[in-house]
Amino acid sequence: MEKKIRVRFAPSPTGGLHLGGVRTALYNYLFAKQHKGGFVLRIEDTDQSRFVAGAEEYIYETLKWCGLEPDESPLHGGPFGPYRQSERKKIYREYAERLVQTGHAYFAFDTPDELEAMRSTHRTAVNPSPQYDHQTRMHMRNSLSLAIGETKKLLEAGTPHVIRIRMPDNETLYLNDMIRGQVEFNTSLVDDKVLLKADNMPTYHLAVVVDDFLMQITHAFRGEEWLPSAPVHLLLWRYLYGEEKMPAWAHFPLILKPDGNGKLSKRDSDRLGIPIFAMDWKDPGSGEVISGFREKGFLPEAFVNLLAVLGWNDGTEQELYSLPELVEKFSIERVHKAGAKFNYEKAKWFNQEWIRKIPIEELSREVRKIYEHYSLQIPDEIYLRSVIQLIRDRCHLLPEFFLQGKIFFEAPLQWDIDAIRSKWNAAKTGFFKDITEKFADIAEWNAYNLETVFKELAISQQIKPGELQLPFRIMLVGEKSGPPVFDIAALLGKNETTKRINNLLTQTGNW
RNA sequence: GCCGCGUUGGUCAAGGGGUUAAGACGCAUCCCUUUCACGGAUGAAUCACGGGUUCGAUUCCCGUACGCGGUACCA
Repeated sequence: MEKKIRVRFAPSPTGGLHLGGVRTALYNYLFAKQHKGGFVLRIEDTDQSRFVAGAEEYIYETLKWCGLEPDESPLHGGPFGPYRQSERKKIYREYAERLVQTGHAYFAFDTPDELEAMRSTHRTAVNPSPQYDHQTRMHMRNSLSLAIGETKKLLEAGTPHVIRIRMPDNETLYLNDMIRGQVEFNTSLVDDKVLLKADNMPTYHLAVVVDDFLMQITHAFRGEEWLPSAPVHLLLWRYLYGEEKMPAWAHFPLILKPDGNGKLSKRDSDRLGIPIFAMDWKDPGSGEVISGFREKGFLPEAFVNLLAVLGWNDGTEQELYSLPELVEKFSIERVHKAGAKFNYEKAKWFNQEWIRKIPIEELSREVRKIYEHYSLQIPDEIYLRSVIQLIRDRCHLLPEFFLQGKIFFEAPLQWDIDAIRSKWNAAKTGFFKDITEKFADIAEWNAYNLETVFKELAISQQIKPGELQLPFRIMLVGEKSGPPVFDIAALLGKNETTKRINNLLTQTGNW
């Protein structure tokens, strides 16, 4: 029987989850689902001092909004729990000590000051960041440089210490990456990374390996920023469980800021006024809010879609994919190697497409929420849907349904008089007085009949119909833009249309 | 500095020894519409550079440049 595919997403709850993180979750989810495997959410709270309250729930909500609900998670449990690294603390020390016993790791007693002293004395123009490695470790205070008795004494005295991996000297390691192929590393160039911290918490390096093993993870996918530490993970697998048990790796490209270069970061959100999180994130400490796509008026379908194709495509011209379609068509081999700049204009285009694509019932639910938020009185669902149908093609973002649709629920309170004043005359006043009477006689109130009656009257009064359309629009909407004016009147109904004409007519004397 | 990963229009990108080098976003012009959008049409704009290999490189190889990432008791 084939081994069941299990993919894990392991974010750290240090505040929010930006685009790159959500995309990693998405790709993980897609791969898991297309292989009928499990999608596991594990929380990397290996550094509790950086843990931000509410961040874990936020991550879960984000996944849920995107439709990427995990099969196992800290909130819902699962057969391999606990799924929070801080709750697995006991497990790690044992593995770290096993590594010490087999000679692949060692105790290090250096204080932060001593570490800093080492770095500053070795720092040169040629080597700006000296490492704790095969060249320096024998000059430090650790179980390799100290006499056995001395180490034992320090340990028994409860001296604070960490456990570091002992990187082998000058060995070439080959890592097979599903999207990059074989990547080569020389072990001499990698430092002796801390595996277990003085507070007994593991670092990410130890935690991923141990948890991936214990949770039977078969595929380990993460951002490209992890590639340089991959040799540490590879070695840990070799020493602890055997390389043949190691999951398959893939390192996803970074999502870059829209302008300039570099990794997209929280700062870019403020600086450029664009969302970079799925949902608004309010930092409980600073109170700072980072804006999210949901609150900006994006549909989750659009958000997932735009994220999926930022770094992947299926080789066809298709750009619009639903989540089930992505599960079907996604392939990790076609994920790009190079980072992609995020483009907000294109993101909005995706949303516009999805606003046109989703069923009216779903769209109506979203729009209703917005209208209720602005206390718009919605007479009935049929009317709501008619309004949506009329304006959906012109909306990129959900809040535009309010801007463009509110006049169907509330008469305009002010009018763009400047647009019509200069060309206004008594003949036009006369026309609009007459048109209300003509409208009264229309049996079937629809855009076509309205337009016919309107134009016939205009011609009989020797006014160009075109000159009357703008004033008519101003009466109905208050401004120059919007859907075709007769469609608006048709939807508004006879009474409301007549009322709005009269509203403005009573004002013409004041111009 | 060192190590790793990258590099096709402004952006996302297809392609992968011989192509008029797709498509999308954005931009421009025109059409539709006496509004604004939507839609349609057209257009400007790309293989980082230098060497190889080859009859022929955007495509393969090697350099260089540039960018990014890493170089923490952060993830």
